[in-house]
Amino acid sequence: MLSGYAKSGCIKEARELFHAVKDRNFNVVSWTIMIGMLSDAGCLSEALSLFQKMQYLGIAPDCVTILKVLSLCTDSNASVLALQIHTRIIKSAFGCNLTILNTLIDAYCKCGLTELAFAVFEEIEQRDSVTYNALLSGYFKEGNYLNAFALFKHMLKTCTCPTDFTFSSILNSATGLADPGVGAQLHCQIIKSNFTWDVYINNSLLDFYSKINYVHHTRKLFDEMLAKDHVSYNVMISSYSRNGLAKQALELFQEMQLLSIDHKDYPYPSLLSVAGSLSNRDLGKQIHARVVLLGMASSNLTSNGLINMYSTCGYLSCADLIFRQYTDKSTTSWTAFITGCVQNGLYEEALKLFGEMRKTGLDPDTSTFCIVLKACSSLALISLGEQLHSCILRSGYLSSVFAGSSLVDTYAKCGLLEYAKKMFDEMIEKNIVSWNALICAYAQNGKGKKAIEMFERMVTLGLKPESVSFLSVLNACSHSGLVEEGLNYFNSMTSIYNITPRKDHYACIIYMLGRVGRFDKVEQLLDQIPFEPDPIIWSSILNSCKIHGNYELGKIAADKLFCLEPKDAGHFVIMSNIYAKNGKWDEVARIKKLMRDRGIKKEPAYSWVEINRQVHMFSSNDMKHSRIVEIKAYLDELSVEMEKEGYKADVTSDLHLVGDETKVKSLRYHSERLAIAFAFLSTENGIIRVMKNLRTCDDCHVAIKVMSKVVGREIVVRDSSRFHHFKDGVCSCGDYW
DNA sequence: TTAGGGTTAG
Repeated sequence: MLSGYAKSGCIKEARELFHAVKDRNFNVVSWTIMIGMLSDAGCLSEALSLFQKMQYLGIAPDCVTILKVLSLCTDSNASVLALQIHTRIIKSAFGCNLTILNTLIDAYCKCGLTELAFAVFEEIEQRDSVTYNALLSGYFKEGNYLNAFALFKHMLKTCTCPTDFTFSSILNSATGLADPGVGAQLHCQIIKSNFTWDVYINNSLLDFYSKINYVHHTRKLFDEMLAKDHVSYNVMISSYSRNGLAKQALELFQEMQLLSIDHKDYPYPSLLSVAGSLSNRDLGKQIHARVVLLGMASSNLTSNGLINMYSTCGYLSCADLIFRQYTDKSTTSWTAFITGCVQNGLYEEALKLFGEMRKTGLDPDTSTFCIVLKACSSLALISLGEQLHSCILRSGYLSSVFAGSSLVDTYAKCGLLEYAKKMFDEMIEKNIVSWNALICAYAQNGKGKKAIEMFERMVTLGLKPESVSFLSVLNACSHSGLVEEGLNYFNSMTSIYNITPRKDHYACIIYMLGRVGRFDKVEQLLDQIPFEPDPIIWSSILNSCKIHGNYELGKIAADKLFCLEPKDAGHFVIMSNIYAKNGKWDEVARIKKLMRDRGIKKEPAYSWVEINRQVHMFSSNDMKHSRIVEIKAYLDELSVEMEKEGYKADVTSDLHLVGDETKVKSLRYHSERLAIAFAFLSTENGIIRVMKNLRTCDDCHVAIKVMSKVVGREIVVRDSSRFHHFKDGVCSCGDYW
């Protein structure tokens, strides 16, 4: 009767029958059937306790029972049971049963005990492919890809024939290694072994090409596959999503639906990522509605995808709602929402959330550390960066190429170039992103030649520069006036590396040319750009026109910007500066009126400095700081010394219609000078590091140079575009910025 | 008795 219930899946009736009859009246077959039924129904703990009861009653399990129970050992909680069964196997005749020993290896691997699995492996004299396959899969799951390959070689050496399972497993380890050469060799072996028909193997191969971002190879294989299943489609969609090919991902999803391929919930996180990358909230909402209808909205991955999609589309309140309602938050959920805050510029909020997450007892992973470091570097919080560095070290993530690259970037953005270089040198594994971070660090700190040197070294080492690498090296050339080098790199993007320059590359090269006054070349490039110039490009032109007083071209750029970004005060201010430099005061007044009429207000400038792990924020002509009277008095005193060194306030840079004396005071109390003065008063020695939200003005640049000489301290200022290192009256930018 | 796919981070 019990086997009848088992065949028809009537677990309730089987359970009632089993409890109604006295335990001892059942034989080992009945116990095994009941254990099997419970495990098939997902009642693992009930199945395991039944097995323990069976042992307590002295009923000896047979081969089928052992195999059934071993298959239940799938996590670390069941490892004790696996050990108990192992002991029983050793004492019994099962010690010679290869099927049982193979299953034991598999059970140990699933419990994360690969060392014990290997011990069993070594005890077996006559191993078969399954023995190897089970251990190969274990090594992959624990991320021990090198051990997997050593075992694979051993398998071939001992003439154990690789099967479809073998190739599928070893391909997963190849994906883990992300080594194109290794994958290509395996691909050849698969063709030679006539396994090209196998959908499992092809899906693993597809995943390999997808994860190493060989999109064309992935698509080619996908098209050549004789049989495809839902996994093939999911891998292809995620590949498109990861590589920013939104259109292709959506088309494939439509094809999947037309062909009625069962897609379960797998493609939705990728599709949400696509909607996020397109900033297409309507598409995101459609996907959201779909997952709600399918009852999948509460799944961990889908919820995280939704949080990410809404925050990337700028709807942080929707992301917040989903995040707060979500009860089973994981590290990834927190990371997704923290990422949302950082993407929307809410750095303090992101750091607060990180603190909340720690309080829940969840451990951050490399992704969490990377995004929190980004928040930290955006605020240039040096001491927090150092604390995070030690947290990463303690968590064992310091060897991660992601965490290491983030730390290089953070130290560089906090102005600690030496620390950034040291971090880079100590990284065990370096990839293109690590090199990009280092090149960018030198570029931002005005070390153009060093940035170029690093770029060349990277190329010599065989790394192929990517779009971001060129952006960094072009920035370096631009900040250091290395025009010919910059042009060469720009041209090499298409001629050597087959990389199409993006708008930001054009903006960079245009600024570089404009900065040295090569407006003929700027206008020539403007005609060549294969797209409509965007505000970044026009504002690059406007900035260089300001430096050279080119008001004809400046006016064209400004008119474009007034239409494209009518609310951005920065453009109006720069244009009025250009008019002021050319003595066109009527135009200055016209712009001021335009700003008034349109209700445009200049973004308030503020600077901050960290003293004793506390951040002190200053606005221009600050009135709020508790020591502001003392700070201003100090600057008044200092100005006497500064004037002796030749400093004279440039009153023409202040466009307010007030007297010169008021202008001098207004310049003297600019936010960065208040922050520097506060640092002088609060510390006796050491480098002063000040951050500013906007670009520092010409007069402050002159003043801070003189300050560094008069006070005899080194001052580092990070403004919105780069670093200035002031020492002994000189700035590292060589007044070229 | 052994195998696969999705989100977030630089």
